[in-house]
Parts: sequence; structure tokens; C-alpha cells
Amino acid sequence: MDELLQGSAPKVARQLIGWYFYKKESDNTLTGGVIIETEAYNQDDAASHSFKGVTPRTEVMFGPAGRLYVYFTYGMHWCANIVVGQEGRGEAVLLRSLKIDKGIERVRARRKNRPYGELTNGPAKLCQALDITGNDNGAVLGVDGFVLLPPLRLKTNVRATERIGITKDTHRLWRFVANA
DNA sequence: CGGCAGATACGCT
DNA sequence: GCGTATCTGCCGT
Repeated sequence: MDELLQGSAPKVARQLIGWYFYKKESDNTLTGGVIIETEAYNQDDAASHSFKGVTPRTEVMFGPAGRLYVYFTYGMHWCANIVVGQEGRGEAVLLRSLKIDKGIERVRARRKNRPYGELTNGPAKLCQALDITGNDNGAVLGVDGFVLLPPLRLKTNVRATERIGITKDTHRLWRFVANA
């Protein structure tokens, strides 16, 4: 896993499709599932928080790979990224959607019993579903209550599209989605 | 199901 | 002050 995360954001974002992402709950059970949608951001990219350099907020993005970068946006939403690439480069992969396979009851409760298709289809919903907040910013995967596990099936068919909700550098095909 | 407005607070200039 | 890597509810078909 560590080796995978050293790669560039677009490369890792594509490779992470099919991996398993879980949060350890306080009762030690896992909540999460298969990563089915990601987006890549790096420092050369005007749409990225790291574009303007290190700030207190984006500091984690410039740290070593394998940590969580969690930010707050639109006055009410949290979004979670996995920091990737070389330390100091400001690259991260935004987690946009999971296919939940553990802790489904807990997820449904947190998501107010919405239909299965609407549990984690979007970065802020995903954070709601796993109860990820600013407290988790900087968490180290595999150590601080989050785990990332390799896919069981080797090959997942992935398509690349434009990223969602940004206004700059929209032409980059840095959103990756598992084909249904 | 698709489009639109509103909510809401933080980081940065 | 201003813009934001979004979601929800409400309206229409």
C-alpha cells in the first residue's frame, strides 16, 4: 500500500478504484467498502487546495503519503482525501464514493435511511456515512482508525472523466469511476 | 428524475 | 469581504 501511494495523484487515484477503505468504529467494528469513485489533485492544478502553496489548512496535503486530508467546505460539509505522492508536493486523492460492504446499518442510520444508491455518492455524503470530520484530519492510514486494503479482484474497469464542482482546470480527466 | 435555490462558515486576500 | 473539490428540498415533468 505504501508503495502505491507514493505515485502521482492521477495515477494513484485510478489505481485506488477497487481498493477497500474502512473506518474503525469505537466498538472496533469496521465501516466502509470498495472505493468506486475518486478524483486527483496536485500542486500544478488550479483547482487544488495545494495550488497556492502551504497554508495551515493545506499543510497535511504536503506531508507524507498515507494520511487523511479532511477539509470543510460550503459552510457545512466535510470531504476526505488520501494524501499521496512525494512529501512536499501537495498531492491528494479525493474519495467520492464507496460501495458499502461493512457496517451498513450504521451507515444507513447516519444517512437518515436514504436509499442504498444515495449512501455515499458524493464526497460529503461519504464523510457523513463514515462520520469523518476535521478531527480526522492528518490521521495515518492503518494506524489512526482507518484502513486501506488491496482489491480481491485484480482488475477493475475504470473510466476517466472531468472532475465535479470545480471552476478551474476543468479539462483534466482526473475523476475516476468504476464501471458498473 | 432533472434543474434550481438556499444553507452556512471557514480560509484566504 | 468573497468564493467555495456540496447537499438537500422543492419545484417541474
